Amino acid sequence: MSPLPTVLDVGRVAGVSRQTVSNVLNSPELVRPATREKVEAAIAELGYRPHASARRLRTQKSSTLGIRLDPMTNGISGSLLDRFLHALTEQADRRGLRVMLFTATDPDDEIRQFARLRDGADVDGFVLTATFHEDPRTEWLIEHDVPFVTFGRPWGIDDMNDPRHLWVDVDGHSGLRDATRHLLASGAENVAYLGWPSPSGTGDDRRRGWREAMEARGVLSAAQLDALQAETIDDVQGARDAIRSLIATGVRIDAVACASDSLALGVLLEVGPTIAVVGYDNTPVAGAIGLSSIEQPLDEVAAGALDLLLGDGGRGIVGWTSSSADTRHRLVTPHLVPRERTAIAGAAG
Amino acid sequence: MSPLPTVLDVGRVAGVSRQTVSNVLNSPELVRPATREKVEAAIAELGYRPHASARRLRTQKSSTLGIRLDPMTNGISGSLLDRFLHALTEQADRRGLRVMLFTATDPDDEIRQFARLRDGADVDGFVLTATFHEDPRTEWLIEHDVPFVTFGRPWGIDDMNDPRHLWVDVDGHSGLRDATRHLLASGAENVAYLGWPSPSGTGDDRRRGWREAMEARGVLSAAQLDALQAETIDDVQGARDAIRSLIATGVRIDAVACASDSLALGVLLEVGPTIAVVGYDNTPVAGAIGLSSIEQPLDEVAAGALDLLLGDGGRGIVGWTSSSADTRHRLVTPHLVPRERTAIAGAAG
DNA sequence: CCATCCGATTGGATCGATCAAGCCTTCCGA
DNA sequence: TCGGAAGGCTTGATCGATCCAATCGGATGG
Repeated sequence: MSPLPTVLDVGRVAGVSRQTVSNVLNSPELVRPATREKVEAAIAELGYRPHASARRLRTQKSSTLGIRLDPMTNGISGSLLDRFLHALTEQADRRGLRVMLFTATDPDDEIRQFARLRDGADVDGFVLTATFHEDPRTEWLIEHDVPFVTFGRPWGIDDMNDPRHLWVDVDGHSGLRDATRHLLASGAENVAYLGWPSPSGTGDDRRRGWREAMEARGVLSAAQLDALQAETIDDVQGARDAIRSLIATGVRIDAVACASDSLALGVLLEVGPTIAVVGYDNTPVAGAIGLSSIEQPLDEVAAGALDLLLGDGGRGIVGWTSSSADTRHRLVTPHLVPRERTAIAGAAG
Repeated sequence: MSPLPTVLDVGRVAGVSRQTVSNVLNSPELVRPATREKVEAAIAELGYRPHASARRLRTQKSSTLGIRLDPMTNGISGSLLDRFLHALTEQADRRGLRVMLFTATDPDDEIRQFARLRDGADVDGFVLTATFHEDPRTEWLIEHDVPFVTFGRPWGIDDMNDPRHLWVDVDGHSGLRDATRHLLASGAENVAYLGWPSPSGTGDDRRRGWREAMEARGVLSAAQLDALQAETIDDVQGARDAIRSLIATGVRIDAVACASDSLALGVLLEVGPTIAVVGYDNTPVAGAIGLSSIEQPLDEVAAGALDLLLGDGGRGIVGWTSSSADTRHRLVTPHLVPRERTAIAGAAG
C-alpha cells in the first residue's frame, strides 16, 4: 500500500498549494468557493485524512480529552460511569474530539497523571467525575490553567460560583421530588427516605428533594418526617439493615424513595413486594427486576460538559474564558422511569 | 509559565546534544553510564517530558490503542466491559500505552472508524470485544495489516488458528465444569443448565463444560441430560419463562448452572431459594444478592492481550509477526466465587 | 494610465522528536 | 608507527501540518 496522502499530494491533484488545502480544512471562508470545491474533490479522490499528530505538533493542541476510569468498587451503580463514558465518547466524536482513558490510585496520583498527559500534549483538557469537597484535583487544574469540566457540582461554599470551575450536574433534588410525588400520587401517604450519611453534597441534595415534596403535601409534621428517614452507606446489605431498623421503630411506611438503586434493591429484598420503592440511576438491575427508578439523562450531561469546555466559539478547548454564567455550568433534569414491579413479587410467592 | 522544555534544553543543561538525550530515553545502552546520569539529572531538574505528538509524527507510531465502547444494550453484564476497560487501561499504562475510545453504530461503521483512527495516526492498533462468526471487522483489519487482538475467540472453523488473528479468551468450558462440579459436590444430583440458543460459540462452549461434568459424574443418561437443559436469550424475563417451562416438564431439578448472571437472576426470581444456582461473570448484582458466580480474570485477559499485541520484543505494537503458537493466543481460566445465597431467601420469607 | 488596495494564494520557517550519516577518540594488532 | 575498527557523541534532514509574511491578480480611484 502506498504511503498516506499529505496536503502536498492533495494540492498537487487539485492544482493548488498545500496551504490552500490547509485553509479549506481550517478556514474555509478564506478560500474561494470554486477553489474549495476542487480541493474537496481531490481530498475525496485520494481519501486524504489529516495526520493528527502532525497537526497537534504544530498547533500544540490534541483535540483529545482525558477521563479517569475509576476502580469502580461501588457495585451496582458502576454501570452509570459506563453509560456516561459512552455518551461522552459519542458527543465528543460529533465535535471532532477524542476521549482518552487513564487510571489513578488516588487523587494525588491522578494529579500526576494530569501533568503527564498534558505535558506530553496527549490531551487538552479533562472531564472529572465524582468530585468532592475541597477537591485537590480541581485546585491543581485551576492553578495550572488546564481546561476541565466536572460531572458533579463543587460542593464547597464559594466553589460553586467560581468562574474558573465549569460543571454539569443532574438535579437530584428535582429527581427525588418527582419520585416522591409519584409515590404520593399512587396512594402512599407515608413515604420514607433512605439515603446516605450527611454531609454528602449529592446525598443531601436528594434528601431535600424528598423533604420538599413531603412538606408540600402538608400531611406530616417535621418531626414525623425526621422519623421517616434513614441513612446508610451505598450498599445492599446496609440498606437491608437500615430499613429493618426503621421498621422496628414502629413508624408506618407506605413507600420508600431511595438515593440509589443499590439501596432500593436492599429495601426490596428486605420487605418484598409489600410496599412501593423508587430507586435512582435506572441501572440495568432496576430494569431486570422491574424497579421504578430515576434516570439521569447522560447524553445531555455529556453534551453540556463538552459545550462548556469548547466555549461559544466552538473552535477548540478553551476552558473557562467565557464569561456569562450560563456558559459556566449546567443543571440537567432527570426523569422517572416508572415500572410495574413484578419480579421480586414472584420470588416471594 | 515558561514553555515546556525540549530535548534541546535538556541537552544544554546536561552539556550534550539533543540526540544523546533522545538516546538516553530510547536506547540507553548506546550511552555511557556517566553521560546517562548527567542527562537523567537534567531531565529531573527541568521536569522534562517527551512531547508525545512530536514523537508520533517522527516515528509514525502513536503508542495508543483504540477500543470501541459498545452501546451496552445487554443489561446486567454491561459492567463486564467496564471492568475489562479498567484492567486494560491499567495494564496498558504499565507498558507505556494509552487507550482511546470510539463508538460505532454497526460493524461497517466500526470499520470506517478503524480507517479514520489509523489514517490519522491516532492509534496503532485495536482491541476488539464481542467477536462473532465471520466477523467482517477482523477480516478488514487483517487485510489492511492493522495490528489487533480480540477478547473472544474467532469461532469460525479455521479462524481460530489463523496466525494473523491474535486472541485472548476465557475458558468458559472450564468455568461451567467447575460450577457444575461445585453444585454436584454440594449435594445436588440433577444439575440443570440454562444457556443461550445454539449456535453461539461462547454459549456452546459453556454448555459443553456443564455436560462434561455431568457425564463424568456418570449418573444420568444422555437423554436425561438433554432433558435438563434449556435455552433463552440473555434476559431476566426470558430466564424466568425458560426455567418455568423446564420445571413444567416434570423433570427433577436440584440446582441450575447458568451461562450468565442475568439468567441466574431470572432463575432465582422464579424459583426462590429452594434450589442452588450458579451464575457467570460475577457481576455486581451477584455480589449484591449473594449469588455464586464464575469470575473472569480480566486483569489476566488484558495483560495477555497486550503481551500478544506487543510481541516478544516488547518494543511497540507489532501485531501478528510472532510465530510461535503460544504467542498468538491465550486462554485464561476463570474461577468460581462461592457465596451463601441469603438475599433472595429474605425476599421470599 | 498609473498608483493603490484588497482578497486569494503561495513559499519559507517552524513545532519537537528521531533517523541516518558523519566525526572524533581510543584502542588494538600488524 | 600506522591502518582500521568500534564506541560515543554530534550535526543535517525529516515526519505532516500550520503560522507568517510575502506575492499575485484584478478591481478601483485619482
